[in-house]
Amino acid sequence: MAETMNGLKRTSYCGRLSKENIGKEEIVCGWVQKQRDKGHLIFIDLRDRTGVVQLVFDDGTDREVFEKAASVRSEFVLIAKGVVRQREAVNTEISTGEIEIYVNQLRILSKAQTPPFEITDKSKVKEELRLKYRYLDLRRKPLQEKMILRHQIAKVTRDYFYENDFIEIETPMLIKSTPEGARDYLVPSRIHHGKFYALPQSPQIYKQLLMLSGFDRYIQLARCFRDEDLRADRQPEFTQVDLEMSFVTQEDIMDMLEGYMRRLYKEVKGIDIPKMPRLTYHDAMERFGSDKPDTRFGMEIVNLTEQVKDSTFPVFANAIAEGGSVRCIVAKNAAATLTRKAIDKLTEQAKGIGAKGLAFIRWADEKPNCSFAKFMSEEELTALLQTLGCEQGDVVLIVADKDRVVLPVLGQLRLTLGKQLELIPEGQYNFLWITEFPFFEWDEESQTWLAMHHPFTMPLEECLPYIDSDPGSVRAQAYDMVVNGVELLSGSIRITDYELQQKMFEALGLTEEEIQLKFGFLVDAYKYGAPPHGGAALGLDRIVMTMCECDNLRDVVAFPKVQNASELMSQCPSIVDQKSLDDLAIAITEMEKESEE
RNA sequence: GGCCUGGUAGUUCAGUUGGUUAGAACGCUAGCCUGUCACGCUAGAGGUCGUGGGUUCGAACCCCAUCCAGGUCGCCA
Repeated sequence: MAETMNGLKRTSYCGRLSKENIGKEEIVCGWVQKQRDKGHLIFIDLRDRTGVVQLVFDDGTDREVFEKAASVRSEFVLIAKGVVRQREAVNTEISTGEIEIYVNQLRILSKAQTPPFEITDKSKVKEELRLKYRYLDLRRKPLQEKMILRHQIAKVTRDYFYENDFIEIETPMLIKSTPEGARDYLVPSRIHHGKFYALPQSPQIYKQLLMLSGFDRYIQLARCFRDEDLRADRQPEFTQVDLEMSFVTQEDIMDMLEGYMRRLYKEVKGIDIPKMPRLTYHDAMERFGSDKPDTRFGMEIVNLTEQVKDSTFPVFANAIAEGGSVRCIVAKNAAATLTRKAIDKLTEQAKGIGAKGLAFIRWADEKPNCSFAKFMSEEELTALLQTLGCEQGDVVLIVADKDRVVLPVLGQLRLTLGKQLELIPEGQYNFLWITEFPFFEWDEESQTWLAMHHPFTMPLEECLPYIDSDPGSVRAQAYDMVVNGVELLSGSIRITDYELQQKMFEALGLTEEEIQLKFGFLVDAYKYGAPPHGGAALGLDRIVMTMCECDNLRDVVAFPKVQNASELMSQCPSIVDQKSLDDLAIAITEMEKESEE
């Protein structure tokens, strides 16, 4: 039978005791990190979320208390009363290393089974097991630190936006399903059989309506849901710092957001972020092959099209003839790492992303080894290498195809090489803005133009005349903030003009009926007086992730889902009973086929 | 849905060419130990080799299927 804490009240967290408390009587509670029984001397490390403090028991200790201390095992929950005193042997590893508590009262509030894995800071355990016992994993310091960091970020976020006159408003979780974009999570209705709510992918429409209502500045830490396949940086439910502002231009919003990020890094990490440079989408793609470039290292993409325009190498000639380009990246002094075998692997990767192949020049020995040497004279090769500023030891990787293949492929290879060649400095945060995103994106599958951001995004004024004649050239008042190759936020100015909105819908091939069906209430709302407005959404999880320099979203979410979107601890999703299904008028028509063979 | 990686004691891993009773470290249990803090010493318990088939005299190891987990492509306006 466990003891109660009646009559004892905690006076301090374990980790907050220090030399200041010497001589005072204190009461602490927590979990047993470790018990060390020396026979006539027992030490117990007691842990709570603030840290660890050492409890001591010896021959001078009350017999009953001493025996209780001897019976204690890891992860027991204790409350202990005693006098804080200077240690005989100081431990410099922990914050309370100079003191200890000489215990005179001890209660075992809860015993504990031996946990399935050791609860220590550096225990190496398979993630699968950690997730099954997430509540135990969350006792470990690394995870607690991440959760606390997440809390601090949320607090600074609210502080900053509240101070700037933003109002926090909750938008609904049960909303109308729209077939655009990502798949919705559907929620069946008991009252309306056969009808469904959707969980929000973002509060986009509601926050725009709040601007029409005159709230002027809105903020919400909004839970969002997307029923798509998971990735290391993608969970089916996540948190967005969602905001919207009225009577502002793109510059005003970007200033506000940049100020936010600067405040966040200053307050949480003590880091000063310099003014964020800007790059247009076009330039980002040309230079880095990505709309979220990692600018912590160089190795920018070089356009060789002009240089090789007369080449007899069919790969180059064909690409150029079809309106494509020939581009490369140069890996300086990398020939030792990039063996033929390593280059073959890169070629496989390039093919996996859509390239037909990878041409290369590997200058390891005296003479460069060129994969297309027979189509090129020695003089031409020398000239090419000279243009690129190559020296012995360098490797040039070349892709020829349409731009929409060449650029992303080289962008990917650049990232792979950056990691492989260890070019990425640690502890550095390279922020930048990407602007002037294309409004339209050509979709090969449906052979139509789709909205790259969303259909309410305002085009740049100078692009308005080309909406019908040259949709591909239309750029939007949209902006992304990127840090170290991660997209942190995405935002835009919204269309507030009814006529223009109709025109954009038409350009996207939506019929009048479709517009009414999908966005009817929104379109109507804009007829009643809409202030110019825009906003952004920031992935809170990703902010936390980049701040603690971990590469996995699961580590910064308290109870994450695994790759198949289930949760290993609670085993959801799960089958529900027939009664629940009947209430909802839902019949399961297709079950997983039983394995009969 | 495709491709790749992994699954052996509670945990992290090793396991040779298919060949005796599948090992180590940590953890756990018991005993001893008055300054430990990765405590120490002694002894002990602990295995569906993910699961199901197959090949073989013999399978942790080879083959097939399948489950679970991870990464990635598709997907994510």
